[in-house]
Amino acid sequence: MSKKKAGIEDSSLSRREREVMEVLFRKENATARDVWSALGESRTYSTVRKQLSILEEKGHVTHRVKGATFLYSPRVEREVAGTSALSRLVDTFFQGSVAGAVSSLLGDTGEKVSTEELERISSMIEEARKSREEESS
Amino acid sequence: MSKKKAGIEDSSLSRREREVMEVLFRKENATARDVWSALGESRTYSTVRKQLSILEEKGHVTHRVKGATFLYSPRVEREVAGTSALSRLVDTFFQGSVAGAVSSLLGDTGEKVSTEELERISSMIEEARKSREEESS
DNA sequence: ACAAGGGTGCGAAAAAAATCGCACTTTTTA
DNA sequence: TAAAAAGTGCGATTTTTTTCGCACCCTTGT
Repeated sequence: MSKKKAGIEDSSLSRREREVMEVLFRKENATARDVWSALGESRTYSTVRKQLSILEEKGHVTHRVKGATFLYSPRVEREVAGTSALSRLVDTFFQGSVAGAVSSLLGDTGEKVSTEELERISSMIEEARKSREEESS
Repeated sequence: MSKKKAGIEDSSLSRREREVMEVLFRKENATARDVWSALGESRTYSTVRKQLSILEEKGHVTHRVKGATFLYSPRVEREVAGTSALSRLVDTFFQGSVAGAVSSLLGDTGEKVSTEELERISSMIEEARKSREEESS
């Protein structure tokens, strides 16, 4: 039913680790200090640093050196992780029904999306329907 | 070294707790034994039970008595929880772009959904566009 | 050159989570 | 109707997580 990709939704992450990963995915790239700020500066900067290094040890994160500081980033691309998390979520909460998920995303009257987004989505659907037809011919 | 910070509202779930909740959301309703089986019978049945009672203590779960056994279920409706999780996910991985999420859900050529689902989605979109027009007139 | 201000690594303590086992109470069932 | 099967509650222990403080190492500005 679903693929098993390592992502943020992976049940192997602890609570705090997830929080950190989330920040990393949102920013794509961040220093320990960035993450620290993003997390509202609860805990200590030191703590966040430790967390990042543990995350790296576990293989969820990498870093490159920029000047004298580490620039962390998720090991898995956001798009990939997102797709994986999304499909898992659809399975869990919408019994695998993409339509159900989309419905929730749009809101009953589509009020949850801008007109522009609505247009984009609409053309995606049309596109999909089109290739569907072609295939069956 | 330590932080007091009354952890009254600890809305985030721990790893195991999440696993249990997931099962509960998938099944809507389940006995401790059901959850235990669903989790692959790793840990002990006893452990799972403990987890359920903690989850209940924390307010994430309720139970009703059916015969002599407890029937657990999430405190929040699946639909609601799903919608909430979904929007958070969209923010994190798709920068809030619903279109981006939908795109991922459909796959590049919509190959991820059945024809039937595609139709359903299509009409939802049309419906949304329609009410959009009406409103602006 | 050399304080200052930032960074990094790491050990260890505190807190939270996860696991079990045991005692005891229903239900079942042979 | 008594043993077996299945439940429940909870104390206690083991693991993991989480949090920090410290020592030490680079840059940078003066």
